[in-house]
Amino acid sequence: MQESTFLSPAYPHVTTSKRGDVFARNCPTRQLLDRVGDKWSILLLGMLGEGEMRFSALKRRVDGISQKMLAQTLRTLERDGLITRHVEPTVPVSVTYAITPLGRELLSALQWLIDWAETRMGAVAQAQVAYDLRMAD
Amino acid sequence: MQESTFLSPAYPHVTTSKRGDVFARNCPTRQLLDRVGDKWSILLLGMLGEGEMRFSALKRRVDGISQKMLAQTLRTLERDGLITRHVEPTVPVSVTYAITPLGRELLSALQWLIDWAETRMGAVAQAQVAYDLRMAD
DNA sequence: CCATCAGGTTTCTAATGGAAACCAGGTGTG
DNA sequence: CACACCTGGTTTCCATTAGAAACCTGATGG
Repeated sequence: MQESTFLSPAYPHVTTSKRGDVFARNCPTRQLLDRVGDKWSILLLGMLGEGEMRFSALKRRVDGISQKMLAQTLRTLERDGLITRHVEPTVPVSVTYAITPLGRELLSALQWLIDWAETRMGAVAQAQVAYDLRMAD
Repeated sequence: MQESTFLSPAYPHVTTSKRGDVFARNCPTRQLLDRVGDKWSILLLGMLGEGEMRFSALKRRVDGISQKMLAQTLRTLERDGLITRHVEPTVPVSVTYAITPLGRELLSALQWLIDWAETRMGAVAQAQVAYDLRMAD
């Protein structure tokens, strides 16, 4: 578990776009986080990890997502090769989304995060209570 | 790697706040993502994983973060028990942040994500190029 | 002729993020 | 004495983004 590579300067072909600080801004971790570092991407990937699903099913099951963000996030995930989009020309049209092998790899990395959440979010909640008490002195 | 628990209804003590859909909105994964599902939290945790660091050092090394987001994100991480904040009454005052054992646990779960990013972001970039070509037909 | 379906897109508004200015309060400098 | 400078923030203002709700498309059934 090599911590030193956390912000490593790989992928030099990516243009720097801002004053010559190539190092941190373009490391792969930053690229990943800029792309799927939002909750909807992660939740959708998790949902599709359980099996392929249609647009409306995702909308129902991912509680609180707006239709706009659902469409937008799915498009990004598809562009990144993490999911596929299949249009069946029924009437009305039915569109099915499924996770790709690449997406499943990412999901299995995410699984450690999910497992941590399930076992340790209780401790986080406790820490919050303690903090709020300390601050309310 | 139990995928079925991805959105499990644990922590029923959390109030539902919206129309009775307790299931998805309050599962621990959602709670985690609502809290540290942004790139700055993850990047700061990664930085502090390399050793304790002062405010200004973090500002320099986490490229692109604004002073506001740095202060804000650090406060949230501290509240959640993932980092500590130590004020040394020198002059000018010096404030040091360090990761906690709980934070380090989370970071080691995140390490899988980081490793995935470093080995597979190339594939993601390729997928993007392919997608953009398909769409520009 | 109208409503209905899925799967979106558009529009408008509320919340969020970033840039830059400001602040506190103790120190050194002319 | 007046002033500038240090760290570690907070405040202000503006641009971007997310969310809610309305609209769109095109075939189909009543």
